[in-house]
Amino acid sequence: MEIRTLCLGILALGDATGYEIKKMVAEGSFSFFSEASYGSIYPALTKLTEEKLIDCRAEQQEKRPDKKVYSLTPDGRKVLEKALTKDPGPDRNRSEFLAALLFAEAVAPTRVSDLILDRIEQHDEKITELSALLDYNSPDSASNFVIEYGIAIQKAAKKFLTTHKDRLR
Amino acid sequence: MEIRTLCLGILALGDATGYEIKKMVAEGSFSFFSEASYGSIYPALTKLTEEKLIDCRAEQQEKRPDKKVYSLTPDGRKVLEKALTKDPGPDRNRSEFLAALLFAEAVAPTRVSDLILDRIEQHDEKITELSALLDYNSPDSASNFVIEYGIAIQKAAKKFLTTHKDRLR
DNA sequence: CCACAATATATCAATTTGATAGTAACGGTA
DNA sequence: TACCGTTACTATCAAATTGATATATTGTGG
Repeated sequence: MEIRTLCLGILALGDATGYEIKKMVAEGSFSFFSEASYGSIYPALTKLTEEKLIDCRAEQQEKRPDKKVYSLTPDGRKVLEKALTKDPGPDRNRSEFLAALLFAEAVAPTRVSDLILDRIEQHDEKITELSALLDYNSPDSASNFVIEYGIAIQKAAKKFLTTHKDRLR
Repeated sequence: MEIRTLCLGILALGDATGYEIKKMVAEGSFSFFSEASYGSIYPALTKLTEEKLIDCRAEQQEKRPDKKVYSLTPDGRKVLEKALTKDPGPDRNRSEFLAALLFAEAVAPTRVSDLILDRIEQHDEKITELSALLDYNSPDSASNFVIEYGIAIQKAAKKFLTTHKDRLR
């Protein structure tokens, strides 16, 4: 997904500043399946505003710099709808852990079980973190669906590692 | 994982050309947890060669351009071992599917179940694809471990979607 | 026989990252 | 009270990376 569509989509869920978009992507319910940096978000918002796909209103705040709050325009909504008719591309996963595992077997085999044990712990942390994002007020929302999907994946990964951790000796 | 380390690690598993590295990353057992393009692989190989971390020998071939076969040097091996002592960073996953699901609920709710049904099929394809990569001659290799990990994740994702597909109506 | 895939190297504009900078309030702690 | 780290906000930029494309030859299915 291009940053453009990501911004459009997030704004379809509610108005937001660039900072808030970044936060959702880095810490919120988007964090485990999306990434974007300021260097891509801000230019995207500027360009989308020029194209009238989003609106920008400056909200004054006492003793703080103005907030630039962006919201989707009807045109932007159309463009988003159009983008969503296309098949989503395949997932792109990068795992330093799996690469390290593969390489460690070749050059530092004693490292392998450390790697796996650490990773199992990290899954527990991630599961706790994701569970905290669940919203019990709207149990059947897409947001909860996506978070529970994330939890299911984390649990499956943990289970695989726990079951097979002694295989690589 | 930096491209540099990725190249070093792949060469630790055996000599290879830039083309072969790209192929492993795009189609082989690395395909579901790593990515890299020619534009990053070739410059990385050139730089690593300059730094004497890898060697390059030109293999002549009849009627084809020379193959540049790269191999890890003892120095390169040391650098790789060092890199592997560091904790691997967290996985980075990008899923257009999950983003589309979240956005579709807001702007095109009828699209949601299509998205999920298509995705379930794609998981079946991916499972078949990964299974074909398994090497039955070395059942306990790290390579098979990683592929089976991938299969386990695909199955878990498929199961989640199958179980919960009717929740978002 | 032809179009297309595979083998192989390589480049490049456009995008994206990751780090950093600036500014101000708030919270904890010494 | 002074200091320090964090949160809130916008913004930039060098460096890394992508994705597409070019070039050239052989092998292969229709």
